[in-house]
Amino acid sequence: MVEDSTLRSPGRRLTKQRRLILRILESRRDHPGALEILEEAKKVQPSISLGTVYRNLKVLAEQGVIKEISTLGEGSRFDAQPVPHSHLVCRRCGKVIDVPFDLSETLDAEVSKQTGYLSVSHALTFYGVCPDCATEAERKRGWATERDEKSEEG
Amino acid sequence: MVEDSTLRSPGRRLTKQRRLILRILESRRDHPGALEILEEAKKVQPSISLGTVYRNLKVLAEQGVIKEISTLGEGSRFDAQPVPHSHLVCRRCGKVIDVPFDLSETLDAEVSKQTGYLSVSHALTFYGVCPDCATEAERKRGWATERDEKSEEG
DNA sequence: GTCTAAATTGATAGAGGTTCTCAATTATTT
DNA sequence: AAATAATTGAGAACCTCTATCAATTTAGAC
Repeated sequence: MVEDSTLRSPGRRLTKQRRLILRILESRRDHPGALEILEEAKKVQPSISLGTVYRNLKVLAEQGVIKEISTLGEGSRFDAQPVPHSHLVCRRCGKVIDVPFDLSETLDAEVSKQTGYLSVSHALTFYGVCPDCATEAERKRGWATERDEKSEEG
Repeated sequence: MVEDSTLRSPGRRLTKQRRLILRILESRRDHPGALEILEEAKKVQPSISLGTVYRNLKVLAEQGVIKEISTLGEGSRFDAQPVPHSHLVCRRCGKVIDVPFDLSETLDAEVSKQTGYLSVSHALTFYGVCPDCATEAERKRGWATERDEKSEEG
């Protein structure tokens, strides 16, 4: 659990909304999106708005206490787990699961040094089709192609 | 250059628009977005539409001949270079440059085996602030913070 | 504790990127 | 050449996310 002191920096004020959003994220392992976070936050503070959720996710990511995960088209998911790891995103439903493997963070400094880019971080993301989204034909073949589901409809 | 035969598969027809879009992408090393591709495509075929560009980029990515790069908020960029490598994306302007380093593709099969996900691929993406976007203060410090530019405005 | 300045909130409008719809066209199969 | 189905072009629609702004709340000074 990230301490309040970590969340307070010059020009930044720690509101109960921001702390709530972080706590929700810390308590979950399912990488929720902004809407799901909003839903859970409303159980505690019904007046909270979507804009506040987005703004705070952005601030928390800037502070480095959470990570944004790109799903390539389903809206970002977020992760507040402290142990570095990578993600496996379903190409069809956007679901995200953890992969217990990541690159050394010293690589970020190395890339920064070689390119002149500042504040370098990285994301190692795998993309695939999850068992729930794969069709029978795809499972049999062990390979997902795009239009199998269409031919199975009829 | 990817051969036409590679682009023809059951239930798929190779149009001149699709080939054009791929050729444009193959000829460039600057990771254009859909709009930039549209712009260049119009020089050859002025009637081509944005929807066609998006549809074909999606198909080509499904066929595995191009890669979609997530910029986390600036719209996807695309890459048709054959040699595996990773990307460094500027958090402020979305510009993408190559990083000549990537993971072994055997890792994809490994992840697939362990998780049951099909068609697993991966993206190793670095995020940072490019020299053009970094402020003087950030460059001096060697570290980009979020609101330095604000305090420099006045 | 009270006061002040500035960050943040909630509500909602707006922007940007991407997808959908559908009639017309075009690539492939027979 | 004809039939079949994928693809196109045009534009509306969609969805995620950001901007705006008055009202509120936090952090620091007194």
